[in-house]
Amino acid sequence: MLTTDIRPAVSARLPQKSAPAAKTIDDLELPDHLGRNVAMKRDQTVFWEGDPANSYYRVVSGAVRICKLMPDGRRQVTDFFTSGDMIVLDFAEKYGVTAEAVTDCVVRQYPRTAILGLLNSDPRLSRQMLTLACRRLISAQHQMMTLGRKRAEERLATFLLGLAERQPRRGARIELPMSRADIADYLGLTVETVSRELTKLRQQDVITLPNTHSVTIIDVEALEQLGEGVA
Amino acid sequence: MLTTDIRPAVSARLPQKSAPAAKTIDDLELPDHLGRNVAMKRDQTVFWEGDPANSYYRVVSGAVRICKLMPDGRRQVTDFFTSGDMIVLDFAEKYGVTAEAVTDCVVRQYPRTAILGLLNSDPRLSRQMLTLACRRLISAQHQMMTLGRKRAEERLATFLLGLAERQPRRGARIELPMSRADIADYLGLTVETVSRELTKLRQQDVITLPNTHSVTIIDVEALEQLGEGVA
DNA sequence: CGTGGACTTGACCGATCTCAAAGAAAGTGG
DNA sequence: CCACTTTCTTTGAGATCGGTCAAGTCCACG
Repeated sequence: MLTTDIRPAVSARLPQKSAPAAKTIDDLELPDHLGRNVAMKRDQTVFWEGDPANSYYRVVSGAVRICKLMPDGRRQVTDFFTSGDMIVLDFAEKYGVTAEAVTDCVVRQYPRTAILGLLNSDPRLSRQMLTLACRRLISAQHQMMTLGRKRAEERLATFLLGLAERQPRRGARIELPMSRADIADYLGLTVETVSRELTKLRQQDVITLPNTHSVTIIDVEALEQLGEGVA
Repeated sequence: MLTTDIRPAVSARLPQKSAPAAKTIDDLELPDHLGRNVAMKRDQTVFWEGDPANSYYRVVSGAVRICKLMPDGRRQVTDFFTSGDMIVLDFAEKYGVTAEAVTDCVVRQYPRTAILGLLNSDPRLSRQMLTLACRRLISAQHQMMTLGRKRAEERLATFLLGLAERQPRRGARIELPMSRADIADYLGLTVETVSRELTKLRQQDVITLPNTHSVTIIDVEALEQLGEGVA
């Protein structure tokens, strides 16, 4: 990690081998008065692909999904953001992706002009955001591997491990704020396949499904072997 | 585009609708004396995933592929870089991906310490690299859509259009420096499928294949409709 | 409670993969 | 420079994983 890296304590606690970049920039100097909180209802759109990029957002509570759409309705979810995560994706004039509320949530909205001003006045901010953007790039490469080369079962294993790594404690119940359709569109599968593979993992005693929106991991090793393709 | 954006003339020349971020940072202030040229033979590794990230690279001539590997040998090529492209992917201590020469090529190598020093001393550099990294992020989202939701034929169409956009002139012959295996690993397909789909596009008079490593696009509209999923 | 959307499960289908082999291109050594 | 070898590419036939279509089932919410 670089000297200007953020939240080193948290990062150090994460498993080393596939360290999933923390997405927050909590320590970033974004003066509080620049932003304002906006409450979003479930499925409400934060911004649309193609709209002028007038604001930048950080998730305060709840979860937000980033997605792209094809004319015929096919959807690819490219990322999920939760509390603390800054939605740093683009500094072009227009949003390149769409952001939607997965659950009722609150986002903090910063005017583009304020962020750009800050970037010019505070060199550290550019540097920190560069680090953040590069982490996202690495995590995007992971996701490309998942989408391009892993089988359905492996994609689910990878997905669940990714969620587990963001959790405070191992073995804890993982909450899935998103629907099966969201998971399917994130993993390049259908809802039916997601459902079937979760059932299969449950039957193999790798996970339990206390309810539709919770998972507990019983056999981390099994999941890791699946996720890494160690057949 | 931002005011500090680079090569506006070139960017403006590109088609607007799916403007593929230029990857070069030719105007970036990377003092020439900091780097040294290194010649690479075909398939030689520029750097390995997991190695200490001691250097950063820009492609001087030839082509470089970025890839990730799974323990059982499955490979995902996440990007191709050609002359002028800076390999900005990561500012972590270790490389998160592997870079290999697609063809015999020359890369310019910059010591990590020099780049980091420059980032601290020149705020503009961080800002420009942030813009660059964000462009790469957007292009990564495109690729995730391709890998997660497009059918084989559509992936090929998207790939060929992407190459065409980097070419100087429409209608010109496109050179494919990479093998069918590279293309397959980039698109999440097998070599056989790549070969079959290229043949199909040729039979439909959408493209011609003057030789194995060249393509000419005859019917751009057909290719665009395929690539965008306008069935 | 009752209702509608979300989730699961089953049967079948088809796009892509696997395996196999022939043909073309590129590298190698005499 | 040519003959040989090796690798890459194309094409074919059959297998398979995940998708599609179609019911059921389960909750969440009114």
